[in-house]
Amino acid sequence: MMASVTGTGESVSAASLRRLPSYRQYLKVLQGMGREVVSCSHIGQALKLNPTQVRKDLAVTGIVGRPKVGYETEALIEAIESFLGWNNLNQAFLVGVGSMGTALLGYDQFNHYGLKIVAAFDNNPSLIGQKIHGHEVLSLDKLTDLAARMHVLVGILTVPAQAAQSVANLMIFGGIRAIWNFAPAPIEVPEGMVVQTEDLFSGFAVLSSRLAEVMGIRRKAGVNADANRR
Amino acid sequence: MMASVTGTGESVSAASLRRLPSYRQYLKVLQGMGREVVSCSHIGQALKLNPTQVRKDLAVTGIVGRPKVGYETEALIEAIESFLGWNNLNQAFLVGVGSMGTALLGYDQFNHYGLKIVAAFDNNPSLIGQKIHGHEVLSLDKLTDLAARMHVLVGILTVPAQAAQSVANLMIFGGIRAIWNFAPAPIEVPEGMVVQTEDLFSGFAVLSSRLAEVMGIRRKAGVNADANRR
DNA sequence: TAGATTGTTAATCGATTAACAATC
DNA sequence: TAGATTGTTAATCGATTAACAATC
Repeated sequence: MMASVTGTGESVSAASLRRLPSYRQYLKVLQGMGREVVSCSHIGQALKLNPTQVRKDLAVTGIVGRPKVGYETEALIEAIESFLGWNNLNQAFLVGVGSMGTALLGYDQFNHYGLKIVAAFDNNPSLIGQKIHGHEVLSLDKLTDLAARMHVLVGILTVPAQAAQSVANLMIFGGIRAIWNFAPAPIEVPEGMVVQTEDLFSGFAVLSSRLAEVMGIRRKAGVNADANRR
Repeated sequence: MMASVTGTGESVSAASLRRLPSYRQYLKVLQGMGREVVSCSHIGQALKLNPTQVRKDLAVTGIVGRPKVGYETEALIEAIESFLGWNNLNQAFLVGVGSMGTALLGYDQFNHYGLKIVAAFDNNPSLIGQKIHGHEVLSLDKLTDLAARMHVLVGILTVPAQAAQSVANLMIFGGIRAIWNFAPAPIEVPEGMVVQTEDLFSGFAVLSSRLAEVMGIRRKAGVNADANRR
């Protein structure tokens, strides 16, 4: 089979991409246990996924397995990391040193995910100049210039919703190409840029709804105990 | 049309549930601007979603709109919150006062999401007894008993992967019915319990992959560098 | 070898989007 | 009224799962 480059056209589905980190996580556990090869059915069983789905997901990384045997654990981990670009470090700026920003600054495993937070920014004077988890907090108006000079590609946005777009604009002007957005607001960026918006509460909505279901306390709006025709 | 209670059978898709918080968020903004009614096309435009999809999502809450007019902003917000159970407070325990746990303890808006963290737990002696964002940290071995006595229904799991299952078991024994799991590990729970596992890095994997794409540095494993045009 | 597992194509399933009648 | 918008059914799209030949 010919070498295939994942070019502009054939984009991998977000659903597959989102599962790759959990494969990697589990493979690391297996690796720590000294397991040298692993099959899709084994992975699927541990992660409660269909083995065919696992196989297709892994295939996007370009890994080739051996029939009857499976995949080499080591090679598989490397294929995932290489596919995601996690084996070489991207510099990142973080803006907004609130609770979420502080948590991310304190996370010391980012280097295993190809990410190095090289500076933190805020516009709160009482934070500027302070060191948070070893990162000095800089003034927001240094962001654009510094991003451009350091060729920073990744911006982490942990500001309140109202500030999201204006800070994103600063990042864009500074040449940042990908924004990891934790603000609960959609942001506009030019064509060709990457935005990944995380909403903590989207997952919580699923939990809330399922809990209401199992507790049997779910009623639709406006529905009274008896009949609600109209 | 008959009144319909969303009972055990007809479960709403997770995809729809995950979008409800962003509708709510945007509706709050509109409400703050004094807007009294809103149409699906308006919401869809702001959030970049198909209007029919918005309509279907909102329909799960039981809200009824008026043709040619739309939905009452106020009523729509309430319908979403009521559907998700966010209008009455659930008590929650948080276990694992690391960076993520601390961030969540510091988030003061949970009461708008129907959640009140009433206690924090850790097994680190240097943390026990301390106050973190106003929450005293208790010893882990008090969890099960206290959960049962206080009838706590929600557990927030912010511990390392290795500890996830054993702490989850403590929660289960204490009668907790829903676990919001931030540990990068799948956990096993009995039938009828709710688990919502969040993986911060699943979103980051999407970002990483898209960034590698737009930067043109994506190669599949085993593919050599040469024929990588465009 | 026989059987387990891969890689891949086909079938199924579910979610999204389009179409359209009802309606204020 | 005319036209915009809802509610709902039908069509489309994409992701998941099943089937199966190739293979070590």
